[in-house]
Amino acid sequence: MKIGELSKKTGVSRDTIRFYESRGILTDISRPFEWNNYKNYGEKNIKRIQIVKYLQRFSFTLKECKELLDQRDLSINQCVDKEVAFKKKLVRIEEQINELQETRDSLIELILEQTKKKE
Amino acid sequence: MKIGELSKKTGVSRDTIRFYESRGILTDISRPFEWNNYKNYGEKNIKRIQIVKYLQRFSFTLKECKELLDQRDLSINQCVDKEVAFKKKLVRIEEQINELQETRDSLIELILEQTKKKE
DNA sequence: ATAAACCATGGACTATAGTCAATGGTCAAA
DNA sequence: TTTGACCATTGACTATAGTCCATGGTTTAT
Repeated sequence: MKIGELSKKTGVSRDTIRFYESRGILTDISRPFEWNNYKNYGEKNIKRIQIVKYLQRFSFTLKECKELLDQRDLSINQCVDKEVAFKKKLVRIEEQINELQETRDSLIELILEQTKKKE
Repeated sequence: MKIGELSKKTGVSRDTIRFYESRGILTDISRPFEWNNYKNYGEKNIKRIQIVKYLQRFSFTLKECKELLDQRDLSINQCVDKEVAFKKKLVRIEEQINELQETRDSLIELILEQTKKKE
């Protein structure tokens, strides 16, 4: 599959695919022809890109996506690793929520003080 | 006041002060000497930097800090402008909290499914 | 035969808030 | 006088996730 086809099948731009490639996200890429340097992207990359898009919805970074894909490739303890990663991400997100809530609360106090001053 | 003194009085590094300067955050800067090109930072900059550090606690960006400082310099409707800015920031933070909470909820569901599969 | 569409590579650019290093000049104290 | 501390400027670098451009080669359709 050439890059254009992979792009169409995943809805991800060529540039992004090349970027993912540079990040080690993709696999099974060859240059099968001697007369040009066009690459061939294996079928598996459709799934890999779909997984990335799925994980990104939960704010996984590309680096983390790569790690999960790498573990998937080894296919040992997949479930355990995935769960650990998900739970770690959950903790991080909850921390972020707490930080933002604290900021929000101080900001609300600030606004209340401001309003009082005006009276 | 030379940059080193301003740095000591605010606890902000020279580099950061120069960075703020490049962002238009500082005011009242001159080069009073003919025999060198040392700059003189006016006293007001201590306060300005303190304001920036204060606003940053509420996740105001430097650009927003500059805008608030600019309004402060004009000293017209200061209170109103400040309140508007604070309320806008509050809305943005609440949006971020909501987004993160939605992500968290989907992630929790994902983990629950994962756990079910293992059983 | 030629234009359009495709492909590869490299590098620059986006935003944020700085930090760090290199270079060259200046000032103060011993 | 010379060393260390200070000053100014410039440019590169950090992280993230791409996007866009230029250049040059290839393929496909008309």
